[in-house]
Amino acid sequence: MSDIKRFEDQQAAFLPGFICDLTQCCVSTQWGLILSEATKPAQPTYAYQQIAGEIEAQILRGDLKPGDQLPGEAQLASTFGVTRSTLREGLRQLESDGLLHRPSPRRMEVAVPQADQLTSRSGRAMALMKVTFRELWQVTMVTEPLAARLATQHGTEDEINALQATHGALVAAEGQMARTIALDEEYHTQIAEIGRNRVLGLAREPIALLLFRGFEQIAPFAPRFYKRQIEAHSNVIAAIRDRDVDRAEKWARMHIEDFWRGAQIAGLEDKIALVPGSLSSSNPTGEARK
Amino acid sequence: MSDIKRFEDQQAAFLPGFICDLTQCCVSTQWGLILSEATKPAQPTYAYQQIAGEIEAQILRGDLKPGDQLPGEAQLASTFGVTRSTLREGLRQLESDGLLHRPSPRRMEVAVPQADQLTSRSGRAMALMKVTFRELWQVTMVTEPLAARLATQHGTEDEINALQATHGALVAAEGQMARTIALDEEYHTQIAEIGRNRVLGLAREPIALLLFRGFEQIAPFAPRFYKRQIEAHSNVIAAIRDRDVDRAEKWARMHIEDFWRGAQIAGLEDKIALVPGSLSSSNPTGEARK
DNA sequence: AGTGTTTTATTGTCGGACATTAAGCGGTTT
DNA sequence: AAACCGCTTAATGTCCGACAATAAAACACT
Repeated sequence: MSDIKRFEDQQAAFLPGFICDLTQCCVSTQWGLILSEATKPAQPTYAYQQIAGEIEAQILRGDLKPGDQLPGEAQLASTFGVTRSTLREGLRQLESDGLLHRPSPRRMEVAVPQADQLTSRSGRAMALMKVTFRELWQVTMVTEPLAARLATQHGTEDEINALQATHGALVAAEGQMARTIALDEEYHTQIAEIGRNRVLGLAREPIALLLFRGFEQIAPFAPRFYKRQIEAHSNVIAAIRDRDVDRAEKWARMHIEDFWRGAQIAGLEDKIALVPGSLSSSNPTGEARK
Repeated sequence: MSDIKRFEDQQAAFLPGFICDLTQCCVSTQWGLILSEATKPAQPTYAYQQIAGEIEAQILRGDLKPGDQLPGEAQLASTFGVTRSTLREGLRQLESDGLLHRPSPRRMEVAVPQADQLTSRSGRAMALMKVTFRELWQVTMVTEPLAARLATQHGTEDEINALQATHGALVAAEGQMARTIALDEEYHTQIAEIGRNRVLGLAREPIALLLFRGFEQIAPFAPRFYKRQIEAHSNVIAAIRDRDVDRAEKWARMHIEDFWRGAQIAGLEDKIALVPGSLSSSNPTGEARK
């Protein structure tokens, strides 16, 4: 009796028209889940992928806005016409895509992808690609000066003071390798954030993270290295304060150039940058990042 | 009778020591699945997350190398001491992380994260962040000249010819908007690849993709625009051929600068760059990307 | 050997089950 | 009345067992 129906469902689950069929069941849900007909998959598409794709489309399209809470798994499952197990696989995918956030197990909401996430993902990818310090440095040579330039244009008094504070902490952390690296990263990230260019922020973060981790391997070889870095930092901050765009950019460039000299002394040039122990621990000040 | 055992298992699944407990069962598998004790999660960690984390760690650590095939789900599940359903959720997560690739449903193998993947992810993130053309342009102003510079240093005869071919196709595609954009992207990507800097390639791709999509909105406003772009392309190629590093960089910069002028005329400056219809269709030549 | 056919093992999906626990609810306390 | 607390409820994480579809392997056949 119910065997026939179930068989048809099985069939539907393997047919391309699956989504369309489901449309019938979905138009009347509480958040107006309209399944998009735009998606035209070439490969065999499994139910869990379709579900993930569908929800993703709705988020991208704006039907579901960041912060919106999703209904329970049971309801979602019945809405899409699949079992909880299947739906769950789709959710896990979206979860690791960073499109869904999960403040508590009982609450699953739409989230804007955070920079951190992309950062760690890119960082991991670069580590797996075994990129060299040279590659990292070449790119950093253009990103950091740009960041400094933008920061000079947009920095508010408060922001510059905060930057100065970080720099102060860095100076105070002399000798503590881990803390030094964390604060150095923080300093550069802060400058990028002051520049108010999210694209630059997104692009440079994973790169800088990997590159500056090399500090650890450079320090033993170059005694003066640390001092010169500090000096350059100061000069960049001063230039930002003076609103001297070119000077800020110039010092930033010199700063990175100098880093490269250190790397050369340490023989890192074509060495592979290692993925740091925990990529996510880039929160030295302990402040909660909104 | 078996109730007691099951209860203990349940407990274990919720306890932090889960991984360690499992270690006992795993040391003797065929690929030497040693569960790492390094992972120290603070939040409540669910089994499927631990599994995903564990496999990820093994890949990152190099225990599992790209191309390695994973055992079947059943075996994996029993290895980790969870059900297939649970294991599957973990796999889905890794799958969308791009760490696992799936050439056929019967074959799940370790994969190096492909640039495309990261690209589309970053592109999506930027779209959700509603980044403006200005932000994209500011970064592109430094990435493309760098790409041109590196390409000049590393380009082989063949590569330059291939680049020239793409350019030729672009010229021939006059009037066909979609194809023009695709080939323009291809041209820029090719230059970046010639430069042999994977970091730059990773960083610039999603940005360039979004920025150059603006061409569509600019074209109607600036009749000469298309021609000037073509000219700049030619000049960059010529400079690369002549191994004139500075000239290549200069023309690349002028090219992007000019693009901005077009964007200004079209009034795009602080408009939000839209996520293109399908981010993954950046394969104009139809060649399979290894 | 090359090719077509049958087995087999694995996958995608299903439905139901249960312990655990976050969240909502009503009652109590100050 | 507002704040606090235990209880109920509902939803989650996990498990089990099952079945159709199918890719890969084993086999048979010419």
